[in-house]
Amino acid sequence: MQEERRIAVLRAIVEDYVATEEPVGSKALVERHGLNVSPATVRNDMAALEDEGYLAQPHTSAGRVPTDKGYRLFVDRLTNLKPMSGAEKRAISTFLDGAVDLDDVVSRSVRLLSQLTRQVAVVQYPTLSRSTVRHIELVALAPDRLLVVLILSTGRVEQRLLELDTPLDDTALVDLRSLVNGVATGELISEAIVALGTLAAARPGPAASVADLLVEAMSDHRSHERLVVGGAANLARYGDSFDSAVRPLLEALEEHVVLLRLLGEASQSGTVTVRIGAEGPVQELSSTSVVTTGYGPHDNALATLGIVGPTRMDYPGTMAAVRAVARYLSRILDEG
Amino acid sequence: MQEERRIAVLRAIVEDYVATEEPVGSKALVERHGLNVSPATVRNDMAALEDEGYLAQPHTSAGRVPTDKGYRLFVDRLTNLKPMSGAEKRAISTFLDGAVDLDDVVSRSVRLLSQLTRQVAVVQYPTLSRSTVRHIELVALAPDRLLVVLILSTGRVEQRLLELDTPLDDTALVDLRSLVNGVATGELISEAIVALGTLAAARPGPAASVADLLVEAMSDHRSHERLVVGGAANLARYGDSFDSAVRPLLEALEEHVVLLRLLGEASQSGTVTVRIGAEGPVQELSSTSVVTTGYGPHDNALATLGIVGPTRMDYPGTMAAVRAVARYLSRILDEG
DNA sequence: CTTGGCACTCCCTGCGGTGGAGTGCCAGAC
DNA sequence: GTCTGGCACTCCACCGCAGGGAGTGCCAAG
Repeated sequence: MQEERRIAVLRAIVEDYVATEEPVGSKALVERHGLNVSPATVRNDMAALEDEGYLAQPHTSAGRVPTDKGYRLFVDRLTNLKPMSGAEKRAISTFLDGAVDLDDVVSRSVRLLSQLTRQVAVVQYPTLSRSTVRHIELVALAPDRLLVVLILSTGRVEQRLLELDTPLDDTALVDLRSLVNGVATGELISEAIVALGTLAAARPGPAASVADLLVEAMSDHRSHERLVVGGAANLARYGDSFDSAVRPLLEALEEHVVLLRLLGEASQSGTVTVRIGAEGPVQELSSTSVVTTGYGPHDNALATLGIVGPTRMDYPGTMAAVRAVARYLSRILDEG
Repeated sequence: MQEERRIAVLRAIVEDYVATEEPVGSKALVERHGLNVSPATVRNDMAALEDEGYLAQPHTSAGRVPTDKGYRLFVDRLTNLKPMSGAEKRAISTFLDGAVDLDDVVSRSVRLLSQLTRQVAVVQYPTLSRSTVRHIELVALAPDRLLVVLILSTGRVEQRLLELDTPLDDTALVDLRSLVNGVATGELISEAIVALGTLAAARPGPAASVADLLVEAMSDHRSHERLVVGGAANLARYGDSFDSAVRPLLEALEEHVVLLRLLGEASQSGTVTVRIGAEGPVQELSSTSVVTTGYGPHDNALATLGIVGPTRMDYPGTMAAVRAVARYLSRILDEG
C-alpha cells in the first residue's frame, strides 16, 4: 500500500519538476496533486525515495529533484502514454500526406517531430539492410567512364562514378547491364551483395569492377545511413547549464557517427526506447535523454527516429509523439 | 592628421573589444596599443567618434563599444587582411585535397571553414545557372515509369521520377534519349532550358513530358540551391544575449530559404562581402554579421560560401579565412 | 591641438540581515 | 504499524548599503 503511494509521489514530483523546473517540496506537492495525505507523510516517503536513490536534494532544506534512476522508474511504471489530441492527429496526417518523395517525407517528419515535442528531432533514412534492389542502371559518360546508379525499393537512389581500365562499347554495356540486373534486381541487399561478389570473382574485367563498386555501395552502411536533424532552435530553451550541455549536443548533431551511436539499434517498431542521461553511450551527453523507436513498412523496423532532449523532459508526451510519428511514417512507407 | 589617429583609435577599440568582450576605456587603450598620445587626447577622439555614431556607451562612465557603423568603417578602411599562416595554408590544402567527390568537397569545406573561423559556416552547392549539361540519362524502371537523371558539369546529379501516360518501348526510349541529349548536352543550363522548351512544344507525347520535367528540374533553382551548414557548436560561445541572438540564428540555419537570402547574391570571386548587423535582410539577426564570397572554377562565381557570427567578431581573420577557402575550393573545381 | 588634473558618475563586489520554503524528528492519534 | 500535527532548525534567495575602481567630461595651461 505504501509502496504504491511512493510511486505516486515520485510521479508527482517528476511531473511538477518537469513543469516548473524547480525543486519540489512536500507542501506544494499535496496541494497541486490530490494526494489525500499530509505533507509529513509525503516527507517520509520522499526521504525513503531519496535513500533508494530515486530523488536528490540540491542542498539541505531544499525541495527534491528526480535522479536519472528516478526518471527511469517513472518511465518504466508508466505504461499509458498521453494520447494524441484530435488536433495533433490531424496535424500529423495533413503534414505528412503532402509529401512527394522520400526526401520530402523524411524532412517533413523531422520538422513535425521537433515541433510536436519541442525538442531536437532526428530521423534516420530507411537503412539499406532490409530493402531490396529495384534496378541498376549503367550510364556511359565516356567510353571509359561509367555512372553506376543503384535504385532501391525504398525509393533511395545512390550513384557512383567508375573509371574503367579498358573502354566499353555499347553492346558490351547492354550485356553488362542485364547481367548485373539479372543477378541483383529484386534481391535483398544482403543477398545482392553475395550474388555480386560471386559474379565479380567469376568474371574479371569491367563486370568485376562494376560488381565491386555496387558491393561497396551496398556494404558501406555507415556512410550511407543518412540522418536528418531538425529543431536545433529548441536548444535555446536550455537556458541554464549551457556550455556543459548544449555545446556537446550541437557537436554530436553534426557528427553523424556519434548520432548513429546515440540512436542505437533500431528498436522494434511499436516499442519506444528511452535512454536517460548516462545510460547512453556518449559521456558528454550525460544530462540529455534520447527517446527513439523504429519504423518501416509492415512493421519491419528499417530505421530509427527519435528526439534528443534534457533529462528533465515530458516523457509521456514525448514518447507518445515519437510513437505517433513513427506510425504515420510507417503507414506512408507501406503505401509508397 | 587627427582624422588618421581617430581611425587608429577606432581600430584599436574594435580590436580590444573583440578580444576582451568588454567596453574599452581610454587608459587601457593607450597602454595596450602603442599610441603616443595621452588618455585625455584619446578621450576627445572617442567623444568625437561617439558623436558621429561610430561608438556607443553602454552607460555613462563606462568604456566605449563599437556600433555597427563603427564596425563598417573598420572593415572598409581595412584593406589588408590577415595573411594565412603557413600551417593554416597547409591545413587547408591537405584537408581539401583528400576529397573524392563534390559532396565530399563541400562537406570538407564547410567543416574547414567553421574550424578556421570558429563560427558557423555555410557553403552553397555550385548553382545550376552557370554550369552546363554533361549528360541526360533515361532509365526505364517499368514500361510506364521513367527515371530521369541529369548530370551537370559540376558533378552534380539530379534525378526525377516520371510516370508516363503511355508505355514506351526500348527503341523509342533510345530515340528519346539521343533526342534530349542532342538538344541539351554541352549547353548552359539557361540555353538547355530554352532548347528543351521548344522541343516540348514541337513534339507532344513522352518527349514533351521528359523535356518538361528536365526544364522544371533545371529552372527550379530555389529548391535546388542546396546548402550545407557546419560548426553550429560554435554558437555555444555566445554566452550572453542568448535567447535573443542564438535562437533566431538556429532557426535561420534550418530554414534554407532564409539562409539563401542571408548569403545574398554570389559576389564576385575574390571580393569578400561583409554584412554587419542590421545591414542584412533578416531583422531577427540584427546582432549577427555575415561574411561571404563567391567561388567557382575560372573565377566564375558559381556559388557563395561564408560564415555567420556575432557582429563582435575578428573581421580581418574571418575575411581572410573565407577568401582562402574560396580560393582553394575554386582551384579544386578547376581541376575536377 | 594636446595634456595633466580634478570632480563626478556609475557599476560591480562583498557584506550582513531577513524572510520564507523546506526539512527532520518526535509524540500522539487512529 | 502507519499517519499526522507541531516545532525547531537549516539554508538559500533577496535586499539594501557602502566602498572601491574604472571611466568620463571639462577646464586651464603648455
